[in-house]
Amino acid sequence: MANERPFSGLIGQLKDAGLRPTRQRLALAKLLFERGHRHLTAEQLHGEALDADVRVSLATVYNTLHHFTAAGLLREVVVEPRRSYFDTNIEDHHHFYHEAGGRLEDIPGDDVRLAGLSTPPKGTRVERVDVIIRLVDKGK
Amino acid sequence: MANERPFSGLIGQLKDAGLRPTRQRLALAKLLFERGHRHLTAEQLHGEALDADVRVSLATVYNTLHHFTAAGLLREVVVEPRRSYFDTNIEDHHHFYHEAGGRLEDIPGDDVRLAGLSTPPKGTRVERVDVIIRLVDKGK
DNA sequence: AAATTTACTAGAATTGTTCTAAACTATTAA
DNA sequence: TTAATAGTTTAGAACAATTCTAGTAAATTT
Repeated sequence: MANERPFSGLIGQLKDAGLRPTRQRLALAKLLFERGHRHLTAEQLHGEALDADVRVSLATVYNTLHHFTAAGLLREVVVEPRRSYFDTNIEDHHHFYHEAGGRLEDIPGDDVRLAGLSTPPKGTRVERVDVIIRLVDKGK
Repeated sequence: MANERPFSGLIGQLKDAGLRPTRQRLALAKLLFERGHRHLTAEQLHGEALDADVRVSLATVYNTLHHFTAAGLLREVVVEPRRSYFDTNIEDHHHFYHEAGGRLEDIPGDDVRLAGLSTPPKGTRVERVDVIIRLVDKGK
């Protein structure tokens, strides 16, 4: 299939990021990056790995998600105090959060624009701006 | 002191919110609402209560924070996966988050403005919009 | 292939938060 | 005012998500 990234492509991506391309990392990368943009928790990814007969421990899933995030391959999104979501879309964009169901959804790049970004406090610089639009089901 | 809210004022606020004005709630309300706008975690508030010789359990602090939030007296802000902050400023505003130090800071009301708020997905309505500007210390 | 470095694993530990059931306090009814 | 009731507080147990540990295994370098 032409739209399937060659295996070596993932290996290259990992190496570029300074990460050893181990069996587990490759398998997780496949799940993460070859299915379009996704928002996953560690538990969800672990579940998918097991379903796909990839034997990997939960600890490794956490390690891998953090390594990928540090390497800029993922972005961590915080919407709930308990759980962390990892977003495979690392372009500049914001999120809808469906409170009923705890689901995250990307908002296409330019649909939200910020105006009047006040200058950051002295001695600091803006590292990132997160916009989360919290949604509830419409009554009646 | 003229700028000190009379004790009965707090009682009234709690009653209006449908909350019994118990000793613990009054003490916590005093800590929360009579010191300007604050961003506190449950643990921090519990610590302040103990420091002020208010005997109150951590469970009650959590209960109270949630009741106050449900009653619209507080607003919960999520910036980190583990911890929850409660903001005594319930007006429309957004936040700076100092990643070094885990400190939240209000951005005055109009300093951030959103443009092109894309229409919410079918069947949902916007419950709230959170903007968090993440700051890091400026290098050199 | 041996040595070295880095990664993986199961399970224990930790952390922030929620739950539980019993004791207590505020409110309401009598 | 007292008794009944409804709601609140508490200590400690339970929980869920995450991180740590230290032993084993795999990848890389020599």
